[in-house]
Amino acid sequence: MDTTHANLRMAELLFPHITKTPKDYEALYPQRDLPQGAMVTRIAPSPTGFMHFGNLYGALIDERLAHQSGGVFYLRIENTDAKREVEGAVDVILTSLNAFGLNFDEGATNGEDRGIYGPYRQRDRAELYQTIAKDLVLRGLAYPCFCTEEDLQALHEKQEAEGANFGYYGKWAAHANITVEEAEKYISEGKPYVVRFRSPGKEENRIKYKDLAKGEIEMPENCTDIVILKSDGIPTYHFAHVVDDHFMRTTHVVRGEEWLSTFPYHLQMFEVLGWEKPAYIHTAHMLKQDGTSKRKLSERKDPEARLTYYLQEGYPAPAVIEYLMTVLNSNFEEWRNKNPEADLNEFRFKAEKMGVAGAVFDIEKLNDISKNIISRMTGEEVYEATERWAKEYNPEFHRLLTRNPEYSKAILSIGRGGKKPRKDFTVWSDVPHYMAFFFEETFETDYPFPETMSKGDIVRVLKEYPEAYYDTDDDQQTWFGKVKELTDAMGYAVDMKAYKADPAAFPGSVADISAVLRVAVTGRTASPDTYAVMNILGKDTVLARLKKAAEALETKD
RNA sequence: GGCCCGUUGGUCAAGUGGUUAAGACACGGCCCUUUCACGGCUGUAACAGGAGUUCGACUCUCCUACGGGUCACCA
Repeated sequence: MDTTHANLRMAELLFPHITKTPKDYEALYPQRDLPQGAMVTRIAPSPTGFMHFGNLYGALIDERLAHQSGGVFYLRIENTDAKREVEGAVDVILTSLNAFGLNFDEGATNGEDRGIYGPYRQRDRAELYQTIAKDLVLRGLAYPCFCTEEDLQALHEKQEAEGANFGYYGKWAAHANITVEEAEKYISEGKPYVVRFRSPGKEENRIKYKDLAKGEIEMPENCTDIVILKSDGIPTYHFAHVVDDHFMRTTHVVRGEEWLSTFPYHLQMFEVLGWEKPAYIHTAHMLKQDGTSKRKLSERKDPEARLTYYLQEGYPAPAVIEYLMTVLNSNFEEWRNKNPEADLNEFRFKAEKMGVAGAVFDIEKLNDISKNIISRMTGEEVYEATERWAKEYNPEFHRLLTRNPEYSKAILSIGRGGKKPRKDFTVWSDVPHYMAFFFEETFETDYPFPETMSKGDIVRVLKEYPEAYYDTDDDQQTWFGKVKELTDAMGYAVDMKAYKADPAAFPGSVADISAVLRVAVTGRTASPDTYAVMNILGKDTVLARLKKAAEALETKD
């Protein structure tokens, strides 16, 4: 019997239900009709129920590459491992990426898939993978392997004892030359089996490939017969990747550098299948400073590893994206400094500009970026964003915030819009505390008045100010002028320079008098401009608070 | 252990054989200032180690150390 005939029998034995050929799929999934240079990228997460920061990192690269080249960015769900799949996980993927403004042109959705290269969930593509696997068997490039877990374990131990490289290859590949008769017998006995790729490679050969981020990479050629179809007929990642990215016509594969070590499998399969290889971009991992050492961001240990963290804290999505851009493309920051107002998408992202080493996640930097982004927003925009955040993550505050939107907007507009805007907020969850004293429910009355002032003087300020000086018609300058008048009347220093030069000559200064008013009205020593606060609070509230503070002080001890 | 990737200040990083080795964040100081938040000026601080190649190495080569990844019918 010639080998071709044996292959044919083996293929029919393994895949009696497969009637299509690779050609049918080539026709089903046509080459994409895209302009020159357009990139087709994808994000291909596993539906495990949460999104890692690294997912966003990769997704951003994919999205930028595709969209700035006029290409296609699609979503493929890698659910080949049924054990790890979590219900509702696709929703999590969709909403997370949507929250960060990354939009797909094609792929899996909540409902029907979008696009003609689907289905976009790998488990639904079983027939395709099996068709390609059958073709490989036909060509003698794949074979069934009936080794059990124990067999493989034993193999591993033997290899360890002999100091051989681990893996299913060469003389270790027990079933590499299995006959159709043997396979038939095992199958009739109901033995489970996998399908292995018959690697044509030699260990001593070296292969080279140019990674767009890492540059030239040199590695030994693959010689192991890796599993391409698991016993349930579903492919392993390696096979699914090659088949899908070929038929979905992906031009650029962006993935973490953990794939570098299995990269030779993929290259070899593209080679053997006669398919054009995509370009690859292997990205370094984000690290976390842990004491004196660095390690991968960990879902378990690091809250910031999960994408939901940023949503909960209330980072504006563009802040996270811009932070990632500064890590990804070293020239981004420079560009941003020159073009502070420009749309992020005007920046030309280049894979070649990516760093090769893993970057330590720097939340301080993220915070700085976030703070600056928020500082450029109007009060109205801050209100809208805070409202959206609070609705989801702080319902109690949401009620206060939205009780009187105009009032809230006025508060959030303090010190905004000028050349040197206030930078009070890093995240939306900073807003509730900032605004707290504007609501009676959260106004605190501990009254940290200046300790250097006598109770009598403090009470005098609280009583005389509303009686003789407070006028809601005053502008900022007049308002402060009156505070100075009161200061002077009390014998306190009006001129701060004079006071600093000789503090002992005065009981206190205008700073103290201002502090009394501030503490009475806001309940704190630190707040935005007291004049602006009083204006927003309104006359009645201001008077009531001054009175309340005086009473509190008088009844104390 | 094998294979692979990496290593410039505390952090992110520019740099591609000749530089006073940028810039940003963080930190310190000064100034501004009625608090805070800003803003301005300014300071500390780096090429992992060794051997080569070269007139000259942060840049090229090799070795060592350290860090990371991977060696599954997980992705």
